[in-house]
Amino acid sequence: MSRNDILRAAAQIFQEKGYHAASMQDIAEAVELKKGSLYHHVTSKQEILLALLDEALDLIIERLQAVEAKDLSPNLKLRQTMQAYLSFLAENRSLSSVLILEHKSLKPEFIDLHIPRRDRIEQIWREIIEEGISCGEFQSREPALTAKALLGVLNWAITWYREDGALSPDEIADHFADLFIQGLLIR
Amino acid sequence: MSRNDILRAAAQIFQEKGYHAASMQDIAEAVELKKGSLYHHVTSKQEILLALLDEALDLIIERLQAVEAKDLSPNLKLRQTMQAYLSFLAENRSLSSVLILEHKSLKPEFIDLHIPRRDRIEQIWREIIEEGISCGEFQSREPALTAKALLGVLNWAITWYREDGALSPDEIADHFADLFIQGLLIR
DNA sequence: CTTAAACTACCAAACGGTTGGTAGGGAGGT
DNA sequence: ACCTCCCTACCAACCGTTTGGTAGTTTAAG
Repeated sequence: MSRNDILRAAAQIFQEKGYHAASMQDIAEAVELKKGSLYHHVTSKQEILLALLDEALDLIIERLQAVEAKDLSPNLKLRQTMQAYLSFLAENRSLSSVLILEHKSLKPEFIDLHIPRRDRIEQIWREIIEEGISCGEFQSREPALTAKALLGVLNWAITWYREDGALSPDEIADHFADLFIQGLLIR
Repeated sequence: MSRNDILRAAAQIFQEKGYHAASMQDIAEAVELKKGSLYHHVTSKQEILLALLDEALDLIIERLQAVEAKDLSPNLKLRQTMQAYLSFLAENRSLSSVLILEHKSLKPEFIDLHIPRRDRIEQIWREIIEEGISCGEFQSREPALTAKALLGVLNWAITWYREDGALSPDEIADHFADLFIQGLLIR
């Protein structure tokens, strides 16, 4: 039994029940330990949450920056970033759910450590859009708002995506990319 | 003190802390009662949640259908529906937050009462898009997915919208409508 | 013999929920 | 005017359970 096993189990339980509805007892049972034994590996429930949030942020920012660094047309870069983001959510469901839905459960004293790095994600989306604008390929009067729209569509997917659905994450991302790039209007 | 006062207070506390982190004690203090007295007006915490979800659904479906019934071009109908939805979120923040973020806390025995009516909302968006397609005004290979995209953008707004922000709900909805209808690409 | 990791047993606090009771204000009869 | 009855609204006290967390002990491997 390792600390990592506990974090993995916690992520899944936080995803299923939400942070506050999940008990240390639940987590202990999932890793086949007694509740008290958890505290040998972990100092508190809050620490588990913070560790999960940090891990999720690290992984996701790394993936986004990998795409951002490529030399692609704005159109393609946006598309590939959306694919990278969505496939991350699909491959790391529970971790992503915690990042997206449970970060509000961080106690105030930990929040300030987390929010700035969280904002970095939104910033990356904004940069991609602004790059597209300055290339003369995109139009948007409020890139910050457009970034929020992108994040909304993708983050919301965590609430409805099923592994056994008809479409793969890449196909879903492609459809969303078409939608954002071309719009609904027939041209 | 009325049952409605209790529901209003509960909605606000559920919004701030989430359902499971909120205690009946919290709610009682907000309406200046003792915890036990709440049970004179309400039978359980779950019942409060269910009542809030039902109320929110009623109000929001009513608003959406009012716009849907109008005789508008697909373009305008989509835009006005987005405005109606977003302005509802802004005018009923706590109620909307509960509807969007806390419905997972409904116990299984209540869920079946709620989910079907919840799906009605998604259906309305899909109808609007499909109407636009059959009019030859919109294009979309997966209207169901497009509906989820719309819902995602709008629902996600509940997580970042601030009353003192630079843009009004109508302006935000307008920007989102432009984005969905015209796309990012310069034409 | 040491050490990490697991266990048992426990704690104070908080939880959702229930109970029995009471203050106070009408309503209605006389 | 007075008394009785009932009802709404509220409260203090408590129930059993669960919570996050701690302390001390045993186990097992190196």
